[in-house]
Amino acid sequence: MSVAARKRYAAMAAKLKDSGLKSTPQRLAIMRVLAESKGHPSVDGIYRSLQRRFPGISPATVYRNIMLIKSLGEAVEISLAGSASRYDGRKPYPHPHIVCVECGNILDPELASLGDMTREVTAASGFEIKSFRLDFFGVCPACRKKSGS
Amino acid sequence: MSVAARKRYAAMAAKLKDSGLKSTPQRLAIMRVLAESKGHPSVDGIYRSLQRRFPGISPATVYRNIMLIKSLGEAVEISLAGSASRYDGRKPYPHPHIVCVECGNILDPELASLGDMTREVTAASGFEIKSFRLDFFGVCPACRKKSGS
DNA sequence: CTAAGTGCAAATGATTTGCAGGTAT
DNA sequence: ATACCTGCAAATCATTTGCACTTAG
Repeated sequence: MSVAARKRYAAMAAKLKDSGLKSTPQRLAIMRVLAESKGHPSVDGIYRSLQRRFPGISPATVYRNIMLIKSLGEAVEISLAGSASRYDGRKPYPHPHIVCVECGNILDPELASLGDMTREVTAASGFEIKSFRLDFFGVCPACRKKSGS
Repeated sequence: MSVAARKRYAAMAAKLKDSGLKSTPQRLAIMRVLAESKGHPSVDGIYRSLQRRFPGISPATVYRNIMLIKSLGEAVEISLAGSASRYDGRKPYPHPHIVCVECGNILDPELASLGDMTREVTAASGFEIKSFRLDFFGVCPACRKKSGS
């Protein structure tokens, strides 16, 4: 586990303890997976990656805990049309994504000029903006080579 | 039906005819609903709004035709976490939305500085960007009054 | 001890699909 | 005529929930 992952995990575990809810092994393990996943795992992916250490773990437990972790503000959901949601526990705040429609990989681009946009929207609409989602869909360099896009 | 809606409907119907597929009454009626809906209807909403004129229509038919219309490039899907997708047939190209998390209303804000962002992402990632989605979530002015946000 | 959490299985809700007729071209 | 469409019902898939048992605090 990298330094950054360890730090993220510690932050999540601390937030959990502060909340007064229980620090079960399963819950902490799910946090660990979220903290160290470089990709953006799905519930099913997390579930499968935990079966080794928790042979009897159920998908429902993963779902319930993902929901909890989200509500603690320690992970964000990337909901995709037609397929299972993916989760990001490393940057638990809204940020843009680039999704490869061929292989399903998701990257986090650095993007300036985004806070401005939120302010622009608030001013134009009168909404109280709580969050946003900005996702680009396309074909990643590797897949472009394979299938000659 | 407004002038704009009539025009949109004509464009959709023309694209359909060009495709060589059949212009069934149900299909055309779904296009009409998409062309004239100021809101962003769901499949179920379209289904219910057509039951008057087509008493036996099935949700499957609406789904199949929405898929077709999307693939013709004449509507875009707004996929929401946890609830049914909504569709926009008036602006059939990617554009930002503002979703009220209280009442479910969806608005289309005018937003400058968006094409720039796509170019920035393309340059930074090497992806071939096909489309994007930019959605803001918040509470609309009306709901803010009601529930004292 | 006891509220919270877990695993399992059944329920839900959106969407998709197989099939046996209909209908636009 | 015939390939495409429709309606219906059953099937999928992701996600949620009820319940009896277990466990962290």
